[in-house]
Amino acid sequence: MNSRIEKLCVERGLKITEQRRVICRVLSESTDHPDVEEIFRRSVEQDPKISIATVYRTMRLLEEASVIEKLDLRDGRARYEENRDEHHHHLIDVKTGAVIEFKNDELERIKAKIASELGYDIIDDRLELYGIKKK
Amino acid sequence: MNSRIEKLCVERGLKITEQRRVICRVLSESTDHPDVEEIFRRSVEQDPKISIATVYRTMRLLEEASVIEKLDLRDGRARYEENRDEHHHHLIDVKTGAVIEFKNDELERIKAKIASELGYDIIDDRLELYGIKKK
DNA sequence: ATAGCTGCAAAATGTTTGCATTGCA
DNA sequence: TGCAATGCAAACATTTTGCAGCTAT
Repeated sequence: MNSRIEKLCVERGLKITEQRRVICRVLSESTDHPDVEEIFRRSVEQDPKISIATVYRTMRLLEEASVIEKLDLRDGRARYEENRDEHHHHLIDVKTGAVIEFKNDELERIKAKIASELGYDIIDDRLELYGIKKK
Repeated sequence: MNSRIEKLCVERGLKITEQRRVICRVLSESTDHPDVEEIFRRSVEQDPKISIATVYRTMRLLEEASVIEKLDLRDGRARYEENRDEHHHHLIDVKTGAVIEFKNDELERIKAKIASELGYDIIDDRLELYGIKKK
């Protein structure tokens, strides 16, 4: 009954309310990268008394607890995904808006090398590729 | 008298007004990554009758003409820099907010390879590293 | 019991736009 | 001269917040 993300919240000592339970379930069941409006819509389907302010507050809470990640896909609003273990990036099909996830060890290595040469340790990073399908 | 960016505008057939001349000069003289509010502030110093709506409109115009680039440094507002020839990325010092630019040929090669393997041609891409100084 | 969460509505933030006027080419 | 650019203020979209009441622990 408890969603994957709800379990993470419990592990991290976050108080579980009915609203948070629903939002966690919505996020656990999402395989796309929904924005707050969409998360709110999906949550209301399960519990009509949730307000969008609570969704905003919960997203911040979950992000601070590293349970989810905030994305910027250059469409003017924040999008979210579950914070999985393997670090990955996004390729956005600019014609269709489709988002393709990828990861690449060589890329990870070169990023670390670049930062190191500049005298830094990386604590976070984002890469987005915007592309069109090859003919 | 004509700034570097103003010359680019003329080359690309954009109409030059007094306001655009000032904004182009401000951008040409900037070595940081100012947001609209800051560009507006610097412009007003040179010409107190510029409005912020004109700054917003001019930034869009210049971006569409590929004269400048819009950045997202995750602080909630758009930042801008001159669109120089060499593609580069940014390392943000999360302690100080300092922005360090870098470029790396191997990185470019890997990005192209990744996109190609996914069946895409890259038309744009962004990479930001967030780091803290090594001890 | 009570510290903290929620809903609501208002406010804040960043950006865009309608319209009357002004100004480049 | 005429079409496009400007200034102003209002509108917009997204996100945050103050407050009174509610709820999990």
